[in-house]
Amino acid sequence: MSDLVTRLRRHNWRITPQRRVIAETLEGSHVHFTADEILERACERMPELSRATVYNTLNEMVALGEVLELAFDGRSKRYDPNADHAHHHLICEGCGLMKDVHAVGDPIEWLPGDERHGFAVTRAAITYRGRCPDCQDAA
Amino acid sequence: MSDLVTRLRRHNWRITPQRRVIAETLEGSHVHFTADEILERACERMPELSRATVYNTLNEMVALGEVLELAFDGRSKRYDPNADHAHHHLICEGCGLMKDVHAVGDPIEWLPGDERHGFAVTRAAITYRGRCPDCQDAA
DNA sequence: TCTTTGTTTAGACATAGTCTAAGCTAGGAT
DNA sequence: ATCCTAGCTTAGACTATGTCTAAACAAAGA
Ligand SMILES: [Mn+2]
Ligand SMILES: [Mn+2]
Ligand SMILES: [Zn+2]
Ligand SMILES: [Zn+2]
Repeated sequence: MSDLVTRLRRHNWRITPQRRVIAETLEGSHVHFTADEILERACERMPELSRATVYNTLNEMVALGEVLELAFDGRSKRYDPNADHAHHHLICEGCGLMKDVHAVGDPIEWLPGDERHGFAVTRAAITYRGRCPDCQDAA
Repeated sequence: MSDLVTRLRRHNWRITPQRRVIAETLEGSHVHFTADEILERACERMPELSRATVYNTLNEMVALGEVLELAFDGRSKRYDPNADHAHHHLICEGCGLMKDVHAVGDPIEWLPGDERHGFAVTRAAITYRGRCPDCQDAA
């Protein structure tokens, strides 16, 4: 797994101290933080970091294609550093736990031509929902 | 006459004038309005209708399982009366046009057991993205 | 050094949605 | 019919999330 800072550097994008802290906060597997969670964690290392810079930086990383912006619940967006590794998501309806998952095959192939309404279809994302092991026990 | 109103009545749910206007505003295929769009359209027939009632009513219809709440873009939620016909969505990245689509097979079957992280997986929704005929021409 | 360009910041602003408290309405009991 | 009660509707306050602005700041290049 190539780290996010390394991938960002390839875009001639200035890695300022603020941007580095934000990018490093986003490292890892199954990481899907909200902007506020990122701000809170990044502020542990750089307390003067501003909310505007977190939003600016996240939006730029999304525009560069190195971070995915996820909007599943209509509350706050979540940011996923795993943009170089196509995957889908599995979400617990009890506690919100979110996991990266990989389905077999390409969902675009499961959409027949007569269901495409003339669109040029380029991407497909699957959202799986269910209950995680902890929430099954609690049920 | 009104399919959604008929379905709602089965839940012993009082169909007030306000609720009827909101439900009838939601009738149709490929209907995915925001709460504000529903308020605006419903107010054409009942000008004194309040924003709070629109939100209350939509949330109750979602809780009854007769309307789907969609959150694709992190902006406003959209409401889909087509809850009795399982389907997925195809969204134009140019103009936001959204169509109901039907894929072949069940996406849950395409998620291997070793990708389920111990979850009991109950639902799967596919979001297809591309460009609609108009936006392909405009490109 | 000076200049230019891009970055960061606080706070104002915008939007979407929820909550509260009061008034209203419908239906059941008397 | 009148009263009572539970539920419904309403305006507006409030919260949460995110964007915008203008000024200060920082870095690279001449
Ligand atoms: Mn992910
Ligand atoms: Mn739909
Ligand atoms: Zn859970
Ligand atoms: Zn389009």
